[in-house]
Amino acid sequence: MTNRDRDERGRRGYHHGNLRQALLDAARQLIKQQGAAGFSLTEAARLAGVSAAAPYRHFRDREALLAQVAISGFEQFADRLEAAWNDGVPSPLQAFENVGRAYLAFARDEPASYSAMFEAGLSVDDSPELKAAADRAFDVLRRVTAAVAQTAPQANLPPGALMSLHVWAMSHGIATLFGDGKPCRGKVPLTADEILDAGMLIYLRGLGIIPTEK
Amino acid sequence: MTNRDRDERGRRGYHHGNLRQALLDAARQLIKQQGAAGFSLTEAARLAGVSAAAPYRHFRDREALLAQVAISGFEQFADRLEAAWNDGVPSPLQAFENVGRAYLAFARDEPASYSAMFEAGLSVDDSPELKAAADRAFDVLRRVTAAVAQTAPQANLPPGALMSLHVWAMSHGIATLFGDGKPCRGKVPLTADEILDAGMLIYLRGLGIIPTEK
DNA sequence: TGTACATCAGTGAACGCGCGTTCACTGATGTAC
DNA sequence: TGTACATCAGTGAACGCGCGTTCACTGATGTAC
Repeated sequence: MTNRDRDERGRRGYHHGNLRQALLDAARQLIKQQGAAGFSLTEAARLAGVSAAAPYRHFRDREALLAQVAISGFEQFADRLEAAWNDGVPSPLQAFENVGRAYLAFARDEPASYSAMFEAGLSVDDSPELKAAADRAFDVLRRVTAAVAQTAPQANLPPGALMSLHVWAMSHGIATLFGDGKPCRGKVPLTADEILDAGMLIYLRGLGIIPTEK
Repeated sequence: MTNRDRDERGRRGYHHGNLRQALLDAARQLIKQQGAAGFSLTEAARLAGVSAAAPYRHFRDREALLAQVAISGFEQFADRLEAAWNDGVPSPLQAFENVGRAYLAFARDEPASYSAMFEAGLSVDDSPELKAAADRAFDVLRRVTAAVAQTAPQANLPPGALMSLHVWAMSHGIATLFGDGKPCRGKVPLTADEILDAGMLIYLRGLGIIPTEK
């Protein structure tokens, strides 16, 4: 049986053929619309065109599906940050700016993943895979900030990881407060990108990494 | 009938006497434990010792109660920031640091309010009172940052409100990522206060508001 | 001070709903021979 | 190539549950006279 035989939902008769992925997609769509807490397994199954019991062939329970959305979210997140960094090409500072934009773009393009990653209340202790994926994403940020710091060897550098915490916190804060569709978006006549760029510029000046123009 | 006649729940027989407040308290307790999305009106009523129908004498529906938690949260938040600022005494910079600590302290001490304010998905457009309360809190931040900026009149100052957006975003990011009981708390050997203090120090240096020591 | 009465703030039963999950089942698939 | 059979991945009915909300009600309160 080939793909030509699939129906309009992508199913191949009695067997779906790709239900696991279809459920993850459905979950993302629902989380985007209703938030991580409002997502239900039953509705995801309905959206994928199968019975409410079918998901249990692929996920232990509701939380396991949610965790998988977070895990693949962290993986994609790490990939996109890594790609934006591009090994510091053309310059660490330019690449760093690209990473910031990639951070906000991910939160904008994949709000469901972002929500599952940071707002669903999943604990990293519950799943080693979740922990590994989250650690990898954070490691990208740490390597990026370390490389940027190295461009000004004798500047006022803060202890190792601290700089990456600041970058992460400000990016996260801007994404959740001022991102598209967020509550405070309307109050502010600037895009999230603009706010982050300006903030990082000031922050890097404060570290002596880029010169204070005057 | 005097207060002496109240029973162990604070009730005065058939009439509760202070149900509105008791429901708000119950809601905060539940939100703290289960998140804003997990809170139920029925459970709040149970916790307050009344029937599931009783809350409807005081709140239009579940969302109205949640909105009230957010509103009084914003009011208390604004009060605490204002008190920490203390009109810039003893010095704007010292007072600014106190405001930062007050921000994180509020998120730590009143996680339920903070959650209702920023994570419950309530729209400011749904309630003029909510909008007013949120605006007032943000106004405090704006006045504080403006006063701090004025201590270095000719520094590289960003346009008006931008600085307050940065301060807000970093505070919010740190509170939600690294605050007590938050997912990433375990990863980091620093307190939220320490991270924010260091971040603001660097940021203010970047603005030329405090000198770069070397 | 005492009484009639309007109003307030509760009760408890009931409604329909959607959820997570289990279970025995069955149709489809693929492999061994 | 054909057939028997194990396994896989679905079904659909059922379960118990808690929820938000409505409704007619009633006990308690407070006010007018």
